[in-house]
Amino acid sequence: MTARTSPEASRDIPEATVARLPVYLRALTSLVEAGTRTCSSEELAGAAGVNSAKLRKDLSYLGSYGTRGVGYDVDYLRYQIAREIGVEQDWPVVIVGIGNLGHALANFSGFRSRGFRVVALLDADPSRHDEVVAGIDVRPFADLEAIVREHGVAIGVIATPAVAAQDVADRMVGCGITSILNFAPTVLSVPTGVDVRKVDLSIELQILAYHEQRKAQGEATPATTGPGDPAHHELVREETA
Amino acid sequence: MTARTSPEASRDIPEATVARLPVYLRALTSLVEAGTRTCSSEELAGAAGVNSAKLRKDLSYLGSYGTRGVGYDVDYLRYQIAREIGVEQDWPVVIVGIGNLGHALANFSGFRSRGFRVVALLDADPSRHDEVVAGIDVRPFADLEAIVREHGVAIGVIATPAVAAQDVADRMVGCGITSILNFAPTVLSVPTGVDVRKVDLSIELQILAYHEQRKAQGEATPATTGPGDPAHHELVREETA
DNA sequence: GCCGGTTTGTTCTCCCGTTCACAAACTCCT
DNA sequence: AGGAGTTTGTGAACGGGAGAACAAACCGGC
Repeated sequence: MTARTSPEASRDIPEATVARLPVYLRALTSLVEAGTRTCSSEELAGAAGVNSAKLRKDLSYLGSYGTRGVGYDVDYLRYQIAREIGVEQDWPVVIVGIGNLGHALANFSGFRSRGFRVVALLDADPSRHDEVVAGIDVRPFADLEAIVREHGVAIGVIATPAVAAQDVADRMVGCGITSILNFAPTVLSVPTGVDVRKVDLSIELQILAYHEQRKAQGEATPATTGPGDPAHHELVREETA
Repeated sequence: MTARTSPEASRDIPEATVARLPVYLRALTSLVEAGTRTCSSEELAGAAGVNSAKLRKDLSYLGSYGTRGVGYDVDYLRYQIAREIGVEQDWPVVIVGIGNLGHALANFSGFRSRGFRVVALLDADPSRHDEVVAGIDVRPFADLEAIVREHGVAIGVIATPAVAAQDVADRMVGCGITSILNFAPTVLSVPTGVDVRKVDLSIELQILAYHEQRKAQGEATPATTGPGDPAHHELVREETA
């Protein structure tokens, strides 16, 4: 409607596009590391696993950073996307729940390299407060508010069992955290203005199971299941928003 | 998507609905454990964090399992959804890559209780082949094909570093695996007919960062809601226009 | 048997996202 | 300089999902 000729059209980015920007960013970072200077929308789309038209439309929401007849300057585009997402600055993050998953998250190297810094690991279990995980010592959950205030934390990660997740979320919101990444298999209820994204292993597996069952049912199709069959190299859709 | 002629009464269920069925299933399981016999669409929608109209429409794709004026029989509906998803049967699953994340996944208790059984843990690193994780001993990656054949595995989980993920996926597909859950931060290329779902921590965090940046930018707007504001469910969209 | 209250299943409309197709814009070669 | 060949950015068509609203169906009381 109104985003016709606005130069810094950073007001109207669709949610579906926002979800793909990190994918483009990763692909561009790979290209930068490989020494590539420029790339076409076709190449970048291939690396990101999307349609080139969709890629171009997504990028058009950020502005006109390409050159017709040439393509995109890889490093420049990478910077623009990173700035748009907000990962040029460092985001302090707290992780609550240092079980198996919490360990894995704390040790995940992709944090620091992608604009995030784990400033604290919290757990309600006092027996864990001796531990040092990934160079960070585990502190009592009660320290949450002090840590959030000290570091200006806006993003919290919940890696607790399901029963504790809502409590943790409430406390986080109470401390001023406004974005939560939830790994616990439960539905969180939060006030408006707080963003929650969930990562749920069981749900993903069950979605796969549904399609798998469907494949098994419609087994009338001729055998394409041979071991040596690297036929098509097309990408499989997986977006579910 | 391949429009397959429906072999039975179960027609094609929209993808968005399929993605929500596991959420309903979990909510119903909770209700069953709480001893609830029946529930209305409003109650179930609340527990699942969705709109009741959307819930009813979703369920209508499965059939008419409710009773007007009464609601749904909790246990009956739970069974029907489980059957539709395909988690009444047990799905054998292999996990490749037993690092921090692989450990967490292997120890995840939600597998067995939700229709999945980890039949093997594989890792390319020989130094890990002594380990026993979650009661399952880690075996060489080369054993993949034998294990897939023996157990009839259709679902594979990739928890390796990004550089190894495409290789692992290729081998999985070569062995006959047709559904892959990918935790590695990379885009997988697979033949048509193979489903890939990805779980990507960095992407989720970056999406949160984007919205967080937006909130910080638009700090000029007067506070519309106080801190104590128990309201919405789930993912909360922000002030678009 | 019938009436009022309740809740489901479904229809209709609107909006978002995807994809096609093409003009605009740029480079390179002659 | 000009034309041929590329590639971007975007208008427009299309399909699918979300939400409101309502008719159909069921229960209980009398």
